[in-house]
Amino acid sequence: MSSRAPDTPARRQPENLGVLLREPFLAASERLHEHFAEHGHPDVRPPHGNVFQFLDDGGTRVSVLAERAQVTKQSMAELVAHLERHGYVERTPDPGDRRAKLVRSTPRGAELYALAREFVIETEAEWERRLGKAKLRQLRQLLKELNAAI
Amino acid sequence: MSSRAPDTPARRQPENLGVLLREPFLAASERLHEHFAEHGHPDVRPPHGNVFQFLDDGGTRVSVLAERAQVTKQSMAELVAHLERHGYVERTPDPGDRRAKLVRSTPRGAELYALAREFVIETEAEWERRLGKAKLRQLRQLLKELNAAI
DNA sequence: GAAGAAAGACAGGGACCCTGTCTTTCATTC
DNA sequence: GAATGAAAGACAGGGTCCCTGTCTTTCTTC
Repeated sequence: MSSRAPDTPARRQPENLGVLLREPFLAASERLHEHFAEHGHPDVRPPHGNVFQFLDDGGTRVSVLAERAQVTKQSMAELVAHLERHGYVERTPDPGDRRAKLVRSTPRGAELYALAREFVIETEAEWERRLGKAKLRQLRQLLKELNAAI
Repeated sequence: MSSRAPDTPARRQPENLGVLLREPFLAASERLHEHFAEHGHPDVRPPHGNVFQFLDDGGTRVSVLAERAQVTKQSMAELVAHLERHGYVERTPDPGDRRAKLVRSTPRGAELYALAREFVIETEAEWERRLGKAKLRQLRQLLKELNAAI
């Protein structure tokens, strides 16, 4: 540690918007997956959110999931295969198209989804306790506007 | 596309704070690296920010960089090696400790850093034009408080 | 019926991160 | 001053996530 300069440029500006946006997101994501691991789902990792997030109730094709998640069919197929191996989704033939298979959530997948929902609600409640109700609402509103503006 | 339900749960709640935080960060990061690529630095990728961001003017050991960036020495060593191969940093023996080497930015590295600074300033200015000065200041303030609260 | 498009499977590779191990050098302690 | 443990970095190997390219099967369109 002896080589560390006490006041480098990078340390003097922690108000960089990028860092301010990334930090809470990463912290929350990490905690979510720790929460999963502690509740019997250690094999679900951040990229697998790209599957659950885009799954329709009626089942969804891998190619559609890939398009929604902005990754290639091959990458999405691998994520789906992993989740299938661990019992979170199942693939059934699409009755309307013999080329296709429909990816669908299993009960275990639904359980995970419920766990995630709970965690998100609890995390936002925690932030609200710390920041205050008005400020968190304001923050959410501003973030919505920023997202809309981009 | 025929299998897509028009109104899935995931689509009805784009006000999830995690998504609202992640989206603008990712967009800005992508654009930054496109900007790099367009200006002669196609070999600098997002994780390499973990090197520049923590580099002191006087040079910094790989082990210190690793600790600051929260990755292992091995991972950091690989990032540094890549940047060294492409001329952005150099490693010189630490005069005070023959085990150690000091990672230091080259002129090319400084050029990249300047490019990044410019881009960040321009991006924030763009956001200010779209949101308005008051709202962006408010957003930054709230994000600072959120970060401090975590 | 033939041609092109679309869904998914399979092969292979790159980037980034990890654990484990080794050598060299330093710091501490007897 | 020698021995021991810690620290810096190098090297080997592996896992995850993503990619490009190619192939077969099936559907759609003309």
